[in-house]
Amino acid sequence: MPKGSKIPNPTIKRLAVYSRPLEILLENGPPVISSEKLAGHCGVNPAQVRKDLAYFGEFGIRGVGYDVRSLLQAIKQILATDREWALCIVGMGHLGSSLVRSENFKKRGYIIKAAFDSDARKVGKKLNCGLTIQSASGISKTVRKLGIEIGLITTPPHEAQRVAHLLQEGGVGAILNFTTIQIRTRKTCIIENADLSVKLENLVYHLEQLDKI
Amino acid sequence: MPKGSKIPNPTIKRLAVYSRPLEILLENGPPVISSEKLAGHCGVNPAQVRKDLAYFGEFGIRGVGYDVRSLLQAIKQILATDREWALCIVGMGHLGSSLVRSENFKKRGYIIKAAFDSDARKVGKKLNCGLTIQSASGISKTVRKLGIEIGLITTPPHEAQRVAHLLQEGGVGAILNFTTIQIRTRKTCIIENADLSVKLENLVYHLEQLDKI
DNA sequence: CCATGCATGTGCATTATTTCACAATACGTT
DNA sequence: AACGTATTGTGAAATAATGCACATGCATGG
Repeated sequence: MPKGSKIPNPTIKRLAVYSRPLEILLENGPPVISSEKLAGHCGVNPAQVRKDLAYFGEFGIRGVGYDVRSLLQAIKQILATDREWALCIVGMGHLGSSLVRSENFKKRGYIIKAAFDSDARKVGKKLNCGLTIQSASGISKTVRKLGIEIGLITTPPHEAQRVAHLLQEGGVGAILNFTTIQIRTRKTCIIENADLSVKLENLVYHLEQLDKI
Repeated sequence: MPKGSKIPNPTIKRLAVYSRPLEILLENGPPVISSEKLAGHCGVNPAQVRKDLAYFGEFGIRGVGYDVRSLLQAIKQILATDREWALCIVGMGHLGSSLVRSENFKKRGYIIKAAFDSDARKVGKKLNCGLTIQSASGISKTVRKLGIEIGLITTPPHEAQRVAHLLQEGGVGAILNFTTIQIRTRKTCIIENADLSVKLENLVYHLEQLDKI
């Protein structure tokens, strides 16, 4: 009901998580699911599921549950994953190259329209997906021409800030940063970090704690 | 000071983030840094930096700041990144293969000791790093034999739960899950999710919100 | 057509996290 | 040695997020 109120960020992330089992249920499972079952699939509290959804409207039927198909559709519309998005990747190292080839991205409507690298030896190389690696110096112009909305940065850390600047010059509205440094952006550009080492370090800390007991 | 009290999880993640600029400063920069400067590098509030560190002791000098070298050392000790950790990766698709080759992991002491895949055509293939891809059916035994502590899962989603089970059978204490499904683990096994699509969906939602205004 | 059962939607209490604001204290300077 | 400046460490306030518990309301069966 509180349609105008501010939505917590954790809620948005969970919506994406909820959509995963829904996609699977749409194929195999029953057409209706309760908040309790859905919560079970996602490892959260059932009340949390209901509250998260309630931010955006009433999607369930009391005494019954949620219709899988329409709930999934609603979530996709909320998250704006019901349309395609134009991406580019900067930094064609191991990680960048693997992301370019990701079928997963394509399947979800994330279309990688360009791949960049600052290494002259890589520029011009043709990738299996049909793209040709372009020079990082042309980022701004190409991003603008192709209407790229999101940039992924998989360069070495010391190049990340400069690359982010070029992406913003080209007009991207969001950056997914895989490097270990924190990038500063303008207010017009959203940033999300995906530093895998941070996740590992979190695990390692907790492992060590357990060992100490 | 509250050395016994429970540490917030966000604090642990931020400690890892703090360590990044400290590593760089250790090479180039001044030997001392204030909470305000460090916070600036990491995009957080200075009081947050001080409070995070205060959970573990007193590392600064009033009126001066923190000694870069000793603070970094302290954080590494807290996070237990001052020693090596044995990893394995299950799922030698594009992403898994790129992670195996990651110099970044090795540099930070995460040693990949084994690589698995369930595809018979990939089993036996030799990787540049020296490892040979092993059959997923041998996960438990190999994990136990090599003393592997953390497992990375980069399989297709439908294999993830089964693989997680095998890893736990082998005695891993933590799993980093790159797939889109939520894995259930025993209490003796910590799990961390790294579903990249969730991050993209978060960005995409916020982009859409901005456009609507 | 009413009663019963079940699962949603939601106000409120609880818990967690962040930020403020200031006393405590180290250092350089006179 | 005393003063002023800078920056920490931390209690307390503010903000954010989660979880409980129950009234609400739909559907099914008698």
